[in-house]
Amino acid sequence: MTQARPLTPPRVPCDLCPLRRREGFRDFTGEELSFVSSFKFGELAADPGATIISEGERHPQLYTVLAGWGFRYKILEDGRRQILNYVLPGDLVGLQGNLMTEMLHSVESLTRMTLCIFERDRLTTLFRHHPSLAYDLTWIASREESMLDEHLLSIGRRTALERAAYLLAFLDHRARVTGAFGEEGPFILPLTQQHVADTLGLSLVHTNKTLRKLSDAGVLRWLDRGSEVLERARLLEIAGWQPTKEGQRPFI
Amino acid sequence: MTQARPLTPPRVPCDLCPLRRREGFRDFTGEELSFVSSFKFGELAADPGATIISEGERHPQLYTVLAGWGFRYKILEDGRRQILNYVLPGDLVGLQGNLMTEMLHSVESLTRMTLCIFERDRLTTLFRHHPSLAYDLTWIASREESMLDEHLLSIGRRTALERAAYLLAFLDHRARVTGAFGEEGPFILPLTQQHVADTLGLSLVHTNKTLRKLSDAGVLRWLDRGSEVLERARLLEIAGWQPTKEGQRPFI
DNA sequence: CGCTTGATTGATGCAAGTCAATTATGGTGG
DNA sequence: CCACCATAATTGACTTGCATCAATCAAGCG
Repeated sequence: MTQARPLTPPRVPCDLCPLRRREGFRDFTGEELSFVSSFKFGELAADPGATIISEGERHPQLYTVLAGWGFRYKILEDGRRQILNYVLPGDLVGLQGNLMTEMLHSVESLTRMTLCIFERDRLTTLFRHHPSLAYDLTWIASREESMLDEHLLSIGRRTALERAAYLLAFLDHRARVTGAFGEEGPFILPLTQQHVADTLGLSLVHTNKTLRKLSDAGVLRWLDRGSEVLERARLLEIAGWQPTKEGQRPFI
Repeated sequence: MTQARPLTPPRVPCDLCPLRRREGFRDFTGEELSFVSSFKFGELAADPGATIISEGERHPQLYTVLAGWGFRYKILEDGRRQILNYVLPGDLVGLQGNLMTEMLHSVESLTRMTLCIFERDRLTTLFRHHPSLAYDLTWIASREESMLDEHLLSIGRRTALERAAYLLAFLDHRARVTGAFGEEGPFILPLTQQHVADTLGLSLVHTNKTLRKLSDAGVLRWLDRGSEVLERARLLEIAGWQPTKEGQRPFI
């Protein structure tokens, strides 16, 4: 378990932020932009498998993912792990759980990640002087909630096959709309089967057999440490799920 | 499935709000109080089993629970139901899911409930002129997230017995700190076993057998449509969970 | 007093867990 | 360039937790 390390100085100014270019993210006003620039504290780079946040610790910082994939998780005392959700570019990390106390979950990177660092202390200023950004923060928290709702429904009430189909469809969809795959692909979800198992609440062996069924049906292809969705429509049908189409979304 | 009905005129002014008296909830400044009073649109009363919010519909209102118990849920096309979380006095209903579009989940009452109605449109004003309340909103959303995180961990990785113990300990704890039991009790969680089953992602029969084990062990007592926790400590031990103690919490 | 809703219990079957190997695959140091 | 290793994926055999089916029991109620 590597540690994440701060990137000094390579610091993209916010008006050149690569996320800002992407469709799907809303534009800032000049005023918002200049505040966010001052809010920005630095950048963080993380190798695959690095711990970004760990449960129980106090984190005076918040992060926005600029590039790469990661996931949030919790573990029980005996080591059973549950992956709660995945974080992709544009997502705010560290808002979940209490706003100012110890973190209630951990975050780990799946691929190489870069994150933008913000200081929690300055949230007060944000709320006081930038209502539109404050609104965005609430919006972002609310969106995370609706994803967790879906996951709960899935783990609680879907069969193993449906769950697996849902997860891959969900991630594939999120990656496409955020541009996490890059321009031209490859469109590969960077997970191991262990991650899938820990997300679905299944054992590794059973996850393997379930994914095999999906592969055999030609709906997806499983690669060394990742998977590629081949037939989006059938995956959605198996899952019994439809992504809700969002317009432009905010990010901080 | 009854419908909830608006209460005309019985309208408690916010400065006399019964929640405000309870420990555990933070005080408002005079200014906050006067804004919230103007924000308040009316009250709603719901009999047990009434639908407060239904998935897919647009709700121009938000609600704060003043009294009573309810739950949020989602259902799959074939009727499988997953209860996502419970709502108790002081909780904000309708913030979860997207802020301004159709509701992504439903809410139903367990007991008789009264709710305070707010208009969503006026959120803009709240964000613009009342940063402290805006902060509270984000705090509330963030707290809901951390509960959902716990639930996910529970459903995904705990055994049936652990899950049941966790749920009852969780609800008992929340009811105590919010004063939902009333002053003197009785300290009874107003659930049927079907609700427990739909929360834990288990079948009704297996839920019954699991609860029986807890009853036989003397940890709780199951009544006609509800349960009473007898041995809090052992329940927590079985669940492998500890409630995080909160100080005063905000509410709108 | 029959009806409905909720709780309970036993019998049986299957989905998913556990155990235990085996087979890629890629990286690394000699 | 090639043994050697670590990580990931795969597979089969066996076990078990939980689901399903099918009754029965208890309590509140018009």
